[in-house]
Order: sequence, then structure tokens, then C-alpha cells
Amino acid sequence: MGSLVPVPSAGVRATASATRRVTILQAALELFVTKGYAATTMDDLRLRSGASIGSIYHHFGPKEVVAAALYVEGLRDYQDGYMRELERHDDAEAAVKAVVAYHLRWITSNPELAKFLFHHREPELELASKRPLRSANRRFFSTVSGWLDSQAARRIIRSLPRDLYYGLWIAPAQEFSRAWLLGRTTTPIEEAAAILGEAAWQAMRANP
Amino acid sequence: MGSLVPVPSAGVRATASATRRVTILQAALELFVTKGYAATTMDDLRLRSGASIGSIYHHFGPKEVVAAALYVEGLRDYQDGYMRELERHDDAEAAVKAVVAYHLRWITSNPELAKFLFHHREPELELASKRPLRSANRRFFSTVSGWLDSQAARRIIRSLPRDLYYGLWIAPAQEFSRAWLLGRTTTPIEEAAAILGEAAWQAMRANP
Amino acid sequence: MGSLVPVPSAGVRATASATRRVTILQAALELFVTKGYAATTMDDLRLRSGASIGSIYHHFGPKEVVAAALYVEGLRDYQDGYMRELERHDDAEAAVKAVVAYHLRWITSNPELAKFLFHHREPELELASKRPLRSANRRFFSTVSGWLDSQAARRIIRSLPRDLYYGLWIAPAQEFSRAWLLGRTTTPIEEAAAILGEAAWQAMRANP
Amino acid sequence: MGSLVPVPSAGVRATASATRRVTILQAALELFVTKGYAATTMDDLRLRSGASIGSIYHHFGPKEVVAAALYVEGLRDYQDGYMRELERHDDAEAAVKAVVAYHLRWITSNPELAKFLFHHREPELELASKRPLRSANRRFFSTVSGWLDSQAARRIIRSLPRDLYYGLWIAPAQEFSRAWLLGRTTTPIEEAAAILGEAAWQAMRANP
DNA sequence: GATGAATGAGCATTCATTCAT
DNA sequence: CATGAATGAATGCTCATTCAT
Repeated sequence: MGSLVPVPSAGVRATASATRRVTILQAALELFVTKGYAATTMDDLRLRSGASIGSIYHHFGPKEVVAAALYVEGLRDYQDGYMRELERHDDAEAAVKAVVAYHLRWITSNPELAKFLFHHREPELELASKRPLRSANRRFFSTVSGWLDSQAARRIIRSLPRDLYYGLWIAPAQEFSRAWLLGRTTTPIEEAAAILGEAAWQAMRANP
Repeated sequence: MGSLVPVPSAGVRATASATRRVTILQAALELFVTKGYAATTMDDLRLRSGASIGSIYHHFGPKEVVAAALYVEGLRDYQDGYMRELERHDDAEAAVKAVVAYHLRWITSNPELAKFLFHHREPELELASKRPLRSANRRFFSTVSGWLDSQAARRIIRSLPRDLYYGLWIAPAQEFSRAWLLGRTTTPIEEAAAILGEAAWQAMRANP
Repeated sequence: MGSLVPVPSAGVRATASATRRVTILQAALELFVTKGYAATTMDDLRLRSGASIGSIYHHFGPKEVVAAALYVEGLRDYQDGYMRELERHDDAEAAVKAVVAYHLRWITSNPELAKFLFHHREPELELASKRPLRSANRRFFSTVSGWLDSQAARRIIRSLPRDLYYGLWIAPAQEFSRAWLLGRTTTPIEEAAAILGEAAWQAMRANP
Repeated sequence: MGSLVPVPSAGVRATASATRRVTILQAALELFVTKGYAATTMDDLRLRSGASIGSIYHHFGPKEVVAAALYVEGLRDYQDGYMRELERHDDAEAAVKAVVAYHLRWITSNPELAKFLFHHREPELELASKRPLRSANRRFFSTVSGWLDSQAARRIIRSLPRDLYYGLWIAPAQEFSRAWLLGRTTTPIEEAAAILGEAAWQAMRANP
């Protein structure tokens, strides 16, 4: 889950440069999270990854592209898992709770990537990742909205303005994750998942 | 609410330099929010504020300090209003809901400041504001925690791990505000406040 | 000896601003010697002297002028003492040795001023002090050269090219002083004065 | 003697960047001597060396480092020649005089470097060159002191406090060189060398 | 693929100096 | 005489990016 290393398809030899690519992405992730995107220099990246400047440009091009690669690959991984939880559960209650638990699990499994994706929104970065990001987001939001709509149509989940669902469902878990990433929590993840999942369900269920 | 302009006490003339200081802060806020802290140059600030480079440095010093001033003053204003809501209401339910409404109101009244405070966490910035920030945060968290503890002791609010309260209470409203600031909401603020306040109360109240 | 404080002539009240002037000069001396002229800022001077920027400019004008005042007053004091030793002694041997002893005494009595005058030649500074300096130097060199010529004419001191006298006479003591100012000597001043005076005399005396 | 250009070993092509490095050092030397270290800007250096700002920083880093490189390489060359004279001569008298002559020769052969090393002590500069400088100086002083001690032990040279030797030996020649560098001498170097060498020997020899 | 020298626009910051109060 | 806000040219240095080898 959440790996940046593309699993090579059968019969496709993982080339040396695939390794180099991943090494650079790993270094970039650590740096972006520690110092921020704007404050990370290509030279920082050279030192940490061990690749030469020329090599970094060979594999990625401008700094923006390194960040974009990281961003898109991370986001896809997160969103894919999210949508998989929706598919996996026929029962709405189970699905709502499973997503909360998944969110917490993903973040604790990919803490660096989570910090980068969810906490370091530097305005400079937004534009870079536009193209492939839009498509990923569109797919994700239409899937989730579709699921919500169908549940609401069946009176299983409350009919709410769309712009309120996401906050009620994920935001409390998100806030808890933020604190967890900063090392400021004591509650075990499983316990938090149970409480936050239940709260999400109560907030979203249709009234009896 | 949320003004960066210190209201001059009666009989005290607002000095020219107090004006200059505020002008610079206003310009900085707009720029930081639009382009981000790292991408804002001192020359941008000079052009927008009308103050000379020398004058900016005379009043603040390094760029970091300008941002820190903005950050601290904004945060204090937000937190003061939050704590005032707790004092104002004897009834826990009313207080919980009032805080949610306050949060939404503050953000819609101070959209620029809200973006700067809540959405633009650039790692470079964190350190700068440390000293005075810590004390403000300490005061805020101990006040809020104290209130929660006393309500929990009286079995009015659920006994929960501390690290979960904040997410259940404010995070959904926060998420909604984020969307509002990006212009991606359609639900009117008052309606959102009602729904989110009620949801917060249900998530936090002690079970009957 | 070597005081920067002008002794007020009888009946002339030392004004408050004379004090201020001297305070600034003292601060400037310490700073120039510690950090160098170029690296000393007017703000350093303000902080160390306690005078406001405006006040420093009122008393001296540009930074160069502060340095020039220090330089000229210090050099005059040194040269006056030097020439006084020549007048005081009829005997050439006594005069040569007395000057060596005087040099060491002056430097140990005015260590800061000595560092400023003799060790910190920053090219930027030269020009500033030109006018009044030239006249002081001219007077000094013509006096000393006159004395040497008359002694040489009487076959008491060797006839040497003029450009060699100064090195043979003072340079060894100068070198010792440099080490002393850096705290790198152990020999007591009086002992050094005796040895260096004798050596100077042997190097300069006419052969029997 | 005194060349900043590293002589390429046979068969080793002088690389382009070695050339660039030397070009920059040459330009720096001229500028530091003319305007002083503090007053020389990186842009001056760019213009005079023909290298871009980026290239200068690529090869050296901060301005201090350029000066330090110059300083250390120059000092080593001077000290190496000094020590070679001591080795070359078995006879103490010949050695003492040879060193005086060497000093004058070195300075007249490397006038720019000599000005930089011996006359432009700007306090800002001292710290930069510390590390490699200390080791060079330590080696030099222990070699020279060792030589002096052994001569003194054999009663060939006077037993004097260590802190006086250097001044008696070299300082008069140093003072003459200073004047020579300023164009204020008329005596030919060879004549000065003879007189100053003899004077140094008389000041340092053991009494018969 | 890999390397690192070269480039130069761009930026934060400093600082001497002026001048209104 | 004293003060300190205001000014803006000047400066050291950074850094993304290119390209010849």
C-alpha cells in the first residue's frame, strides 16, 4: 500500500534507471516534507539522492515535475484505496466506517507522503500538478459522489448538501491524523478509528 | 472582529508609523495569500505597500518577521473570539454550537487572514513565529481543555481522549470553510452552521 | 600621554558636547579595532556610544570623518612624543635608544590606538585622512630627517640611504609591539627596550 | 617563485577549470590590493576575471574563500622559500643574510601578493583563513625556531628571548619593502640587501 | 544515461545618509 | 543639540536550468 515503487509487470525487467528514479523520488519526499518544496533546492536533492544534477534533469526535468510526480502517484494510491473500500462493502454503515479506518491506516503507513499530500499546500505547487491531477480528482469525486447519491436516494444516508459530506465523514479523522503525524496523540489508531467511524456514521446516517 | 488595525485608545493619536506598519501588514497578507510566503518578494511588498524597502526593514526586519507578526496577531484574534464564546454560554450545547458558528463567521469575515492562518503552512515559516505563538497556543489549549474537562466531569459532554475532541468539534466546519474559501460551496453559511453545529453536538454530547 | 580627551585650557569649560564627541570616538576606536573600519556600521557605533545616529552625524558627519579624527589625533600624539625625545637628548646614542623606548611605551599605553594606527591599514581609509595627515607627516619626517642628517654630518651616525634608517631604528621594536598587542610576547617591555635600543644604536652608529 | 599557477605535472593536461580558477585568483589579487578586500565587490571580480558570478561561486564559494585561497597559497610559497634558505646554508651568517636577501627578492618578485599578505590586514579576513593557515604557520615557526635554537646552543647566534629574533632579523627589511612597494625608495635592492643583511647579522651574532 | 561546469536573473538584506520634528 | 523614521542604491549570494563532454 502506498508504495512509490512501481511493481514491474511480469516479463519487464526493472531497469537500473527505474531504481534511480525511485531513489530521487524518495529523497525528494523527505526533503519536501522537512524543508518544504520552495525551500528545497536541486542541490539538496542531488546530495540526498546521490544522483548528479544532470541525472535528475534527465529523469524528471524541472523541480516542479519531481514534485508533481510525487504528488500524483501518492494521491492516486490514496484515492484508489478509498474507492476500493466503497466497492468492497455492500452495507453503507460498514463502508462509511471502513473508509475512516482506511484513511487512518493509509496515513500511518505512509506518513511522509501523507504530510506532503495533506499538509504542505504551497501555492507555487498547485499549478504544476494540474493536468494529471484533475483527471484523478474528477474520477475520484464522481465515484464518491455517485456512491453518496445512490445511498441518499435509498434513504440510507442523509440527504445533505454535497459540500458538507466530506467534512462530516473524513475531517475529524483527518484532524486526528494531523496531530498523529506531529506526534501529538496518545490514543491508539484502532481506538480512534472506532470512535471516529461511529461518529461519522451517526453524522451521515439517515434519521430513523 | 479580526482587524489588524489596533484601535487607538481614546485620546491617543494614531502615529504615522503605526499607520505605516499596518499598511505593510495588509499588503503582506494579500501577497502571502495570493502567491505564498516563499514566492512573495520584498519588492512585491514594497510595490504593494508603498513603503520603501528600508522602511519595511526599519519596522519589521526580515521577511520572516513580517509573516510572524501577521500570524500571531491573526491567531490571537481568532482564539480570543473562540474563548469568548465559551465564556458567554452557560449551556454546553449552546457553547458547542456557538463555537462552530463563530468559526464559520470568523473565516467568512476574515477570508484572507483565514487562508493565511489555516491553509498556507509552509515549513519555512513555522520556526519564525515560535516564541509568541507558543504562549498564545498554550493559553488557548489550556482554556479549551479546561472547559471540556469540566463539562465531561459533569457528564454533559462525552468523556473522550483529548486528541479526538478538536476533530469532532471543528474539523467538519474547517473542511467546509476551506471549500468556501476556494469558492466551491453553494450552501449558505447559516445553513451550514446549523447542520455542522448540530452534528458537532451529537458527536460530543454524553449519551443519555 | 596619548589621550583622546582634549585637556580643556584654563577657563574653558568642557562642554557637554565635548563629552559626547569623546564618547563617540572611544566607541569608534574599539569598534574599528575589533571589527575593522569597513565592517563597522554606523549602527554599531550608535549602539556602543549611546548616541543617536543623528547625533553622530551632527558631531562628525560621514563615517570617514570619525575615522579621520581618530587617526589624526592619534598620530599627532605619537609623533609629538617622538620628536620630543629627539629634543630632550643632546647625545645621539641616548636619543636613538630613548626613541625606541618611547615607541614601546606609547604602544603599551595606547594599545587600541596603536592597533588602529599601525595595523589596520584598510585602503578605503587612506584617502579620507589625507589633508591634515600630510601636513603632520611632513612636519614629522622633516624633523626626523633633519636630526639624522645633522648627526650624520657630524659622523656620529652612519651615512645611510634615507630609506633604510627608519627600518633599522624602529622596525624591530615595531615588530615586537605587534606581537605584544596580540599577546604573544613574554619578554618584559623594559628588557625588550634595552635590547632593541642597543641593537638600533649598533645598526645606526658611525663606525669607529 | 611565487606563482599561483600550479605547474601541471608532465603528461597531465591542465584542465579548463584549473585555468578558470587561476584567472579568478589573479583578478582577485589585483582587486584586493587596489581597493582592499572589503571594498572589492563580487561584481568587480566578475568583470575583471571574465568569469560569471555563478562560476566564481562554483569554484570558491563566498568572497572570504577567494581571499583565503589567495592568502594561504601565497603564504605557503613565501614560507617555503624562507625555509629552503635555511637548509641551503650550513653557515649561520650566510643563512641569516640569505634570508634577508630572499625576503627582498620575494617581495620584489611578487609585489601584488606581498602587498596582500603583508600590508592589508583587514580584521574581517583573519578568521576565514584560519584552519589551513594555522598549520602552515605552525610548521614555519617550529622550523625557524628550531634552527635558531640550535644555532644559539652552539653559541653562533646570541641567546635572545624568542619574541625578539624575528624583529631583529626581518623587520628592517620588511619596512624597507613596504616603502619599496609604495615606490618610496631609491636605494637598489641589492644594496639594501647587503646593508640590511649585515645589520641583521650584527644584531643576531653571538658576541665574540 | 551520467556528469558537473557555467550561466545570470533574481532576491533578501544592509547601511550610509538625510531631514522633519 | 538630539532623535529616529525614511530612503534606495548597492551587494553578496542562491539556484534552477542548460549543455558540452
